[in-house]
Amino acid sequence: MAPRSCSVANALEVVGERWSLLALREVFFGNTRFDQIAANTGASRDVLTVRLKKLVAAGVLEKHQYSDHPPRHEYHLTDAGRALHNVLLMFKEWGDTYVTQGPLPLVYQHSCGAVLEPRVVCAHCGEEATLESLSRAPESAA
Amino acid sequence: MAPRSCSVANALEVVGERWSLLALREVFFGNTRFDQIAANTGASRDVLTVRLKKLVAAGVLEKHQYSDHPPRHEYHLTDAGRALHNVLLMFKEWGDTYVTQGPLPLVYQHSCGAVLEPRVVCAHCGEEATLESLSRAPESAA
DNA sequence: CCTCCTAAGTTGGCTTTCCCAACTCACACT
DNA sequence: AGTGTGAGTTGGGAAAGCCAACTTAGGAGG
Repeated sequence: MAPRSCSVANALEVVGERWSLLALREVFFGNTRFDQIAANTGASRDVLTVRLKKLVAAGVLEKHQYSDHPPRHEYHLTDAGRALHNVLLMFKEWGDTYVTQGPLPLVYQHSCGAVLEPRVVCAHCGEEATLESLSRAPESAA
Repeated sequence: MAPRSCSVANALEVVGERWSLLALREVFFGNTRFDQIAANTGASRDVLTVRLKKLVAAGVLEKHQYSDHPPRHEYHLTDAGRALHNVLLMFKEWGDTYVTQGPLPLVYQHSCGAVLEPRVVCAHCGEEATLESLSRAPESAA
């Protein structure tokens, strides 16, 4: 039997390898240079090279030259890359709740002033999108 | 330099390996048996064995015996496992938008009747938690 | 009783990835 | 001339992954 066709699997094909998401986390933090990403993630430089190439090829990052002499580069987020922030946010929330021991390494403040407690809601009604509140829509493919 | 301490990294330690999230996806779909998970994810059986053991050890899944004679098992979600649904949801959303070609393999309907368009919001004010609306809170550790 | 079947892994052998440290290259700085 | 920095490359060994076949423990059919 062929494995299930699924957007989660498709997404993981692109950003599901080890270090990819952590590299993106660094870019979100503004650490856009190779050495910064390597140091802050702990990825080995050769693997990081491959991951960054793949992320650029996938349209998640763009490689920017910010100096001609000497040639120096920065990695910037595309729209697709920026859209991954929600994924990171959910990982962070889950890690905060179920994995991280002791004080949280990072706490976000929302522009409303409160400490961020993220919730996933339905854009249409604003109610939370819980596991129980979801069903397969009729237009789903077989 | 030591890599950054981060709940995203911690979360990925637990569920970031290949096949882990896809195995969980299957359990969310109600495919709780080894062979179903293997067939629907495409993971090789030996790797899947290791992943499931790790997920059980991490408290994300529980192994249930549903028949004594012959011994048969099912994997069930714990609270921590159920909490990962948001992560899957965000991956699905991102994959739907930026990776999957053609018709979406799965569309969710929210209990309000609308097709689900998930949004991440601040639980306090209900406004969207965009990248720009977030800042590092003062209580964040160094 | 003998054979086939299912569930849930195990095992062996091979291939691919990963990790680490050291090295390169191009340029600037002093 | 020598040192430093950014951005990778390279080589070699260790670990993980993949596949197909095998096992174990017990039904079900004839």
